[in-house]
Amino acid sequence: MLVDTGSCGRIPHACHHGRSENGCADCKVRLISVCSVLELDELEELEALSHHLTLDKGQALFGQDEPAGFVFNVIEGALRLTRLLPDGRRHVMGFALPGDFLGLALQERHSVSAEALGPVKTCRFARQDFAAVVETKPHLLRSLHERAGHELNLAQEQMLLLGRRTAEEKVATFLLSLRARYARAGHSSVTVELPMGRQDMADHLGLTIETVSRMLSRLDRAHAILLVPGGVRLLDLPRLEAMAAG
Amino acid sequence: MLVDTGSCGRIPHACHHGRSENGCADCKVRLISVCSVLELDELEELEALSHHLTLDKGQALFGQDEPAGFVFNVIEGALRLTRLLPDGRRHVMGFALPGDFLGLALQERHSVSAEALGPVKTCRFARQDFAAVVETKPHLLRSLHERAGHELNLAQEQMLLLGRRTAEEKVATFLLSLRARYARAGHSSVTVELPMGRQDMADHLGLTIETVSRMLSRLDRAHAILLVPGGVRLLDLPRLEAMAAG
DNA sequence: CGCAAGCTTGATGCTCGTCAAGGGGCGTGG
DNA sequence: CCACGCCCCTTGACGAGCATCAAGCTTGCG
Repeated sequence: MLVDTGSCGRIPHACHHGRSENGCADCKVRLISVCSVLELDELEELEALSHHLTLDKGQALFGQDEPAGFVFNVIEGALRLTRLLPDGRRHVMGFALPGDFLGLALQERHSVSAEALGPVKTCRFARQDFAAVVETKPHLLRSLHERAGHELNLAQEQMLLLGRRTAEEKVATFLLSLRARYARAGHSSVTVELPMGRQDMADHLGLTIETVSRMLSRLDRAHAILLVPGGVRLLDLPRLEAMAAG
Repeated sequence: MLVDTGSCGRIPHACHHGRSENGCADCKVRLISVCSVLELDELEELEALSHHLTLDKGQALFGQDEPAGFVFNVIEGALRLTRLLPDGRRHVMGFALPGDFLGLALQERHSVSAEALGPVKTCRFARQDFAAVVETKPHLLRSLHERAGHELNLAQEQMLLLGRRTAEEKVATFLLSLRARYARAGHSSVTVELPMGRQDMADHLGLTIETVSRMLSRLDRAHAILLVPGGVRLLDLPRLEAMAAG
């Protein structure tokens, strides 16, 4: 299931345990990840513990309730974070994008499962190792805690969304929030890539695939968006924002 | 809005800044609050920064988006944590009970507003003071972080609930989870007090007040629960659990 | 005793879920 | 290169579940 593409020895003296040839210093997501609070020497310390790990579309990074042996920084690609109900109903808690940290809470078990929506690159740490480093670096813990606070905010917004909004509002809000996330990562555009399928959106928004499809079609017919292969172009941001505001 | 009942000087040499006469050492919620990880000397340090604060039913402890001047331990009573949509729709994110900490993320602004559902006693700290103490006590930060992880889990369960469950499942799950929270605080009983009104439950579960009322009536008629003034008696736990499992 | 607030119950309708069928793109194999 | 099949998406018809609208009821309190 897990594919460790670590290639120790491929570039002899720059490589430790399979991590990137150039190291954390020029990691694509360094400035938007938890690592952004670290000094260069701290970065090296962490680098020594890191492995790169890549996944293909559909592969699982970890499963719900599984012991959390590792924690991850997402470098490239997108993952789906899901929870299952005993009867098989599925809910998509969210999507992880580059710069996101999986295992933020450093808990013993993963509360969700994580599956790659396409090719994914991650930076992996043994949880115990990472936790040990955190113990010695309160500012790193502080950074994790701030991110956890941010996650809690997002979770609350999502609850509001799920509990109190109509199908159309849900879809409009989702598109805008995806756009905002890409923007924060430096990818600012009215064309929003949708790495997930309709079923994933539906399971994220508490709708059915048919309803998501219908709402997207409706927004398209109303020229608020334009459906394009693999994504969506947001044509009428004010209107979408008005819908999302509720 | 805020009522500081601090009574400095009432019991001259045991009282600092209006906190409880007997101090943290015999605080009712010490063992279930974040304070449980503190040593006695640390407790005293924190105690010097604390004020007691009581609220009457309906009073607000703080408002959504308000600068978070203070953080709080709930000692007695229950509060409703709400978020508003621009159009006035309301969602109840949750309920705070004794032992809960409000302002866990130590963020600059409160993400929810908190209102007393009945008489409430809290232990209040200036956020800056509290944050300064946290800086010097990594294990306290660690404890806050663990609680944040727990909150995140609860938030995820709530999302699952809101997105994927029927009205009946929502109500059954809510009753059981309240019971579990009281049990953790030492109040184990099949009779569950409901300090919140029907409207609050509805806004928490993404339903209307009428639907909540109907579902409670239905469960009552089915002898799964017994509606009593101010609460509910859970008569048929297995059946409720079967419903909640979904 | 009477009023107000919160709760319950009933009748009706809308939104969204369910069921069903049909397209379109892409990879595989002839 | 085209044909076939598969998967994902879209569209339509219908129905269920819950919201909405509208009364009554209970409880507590002046």
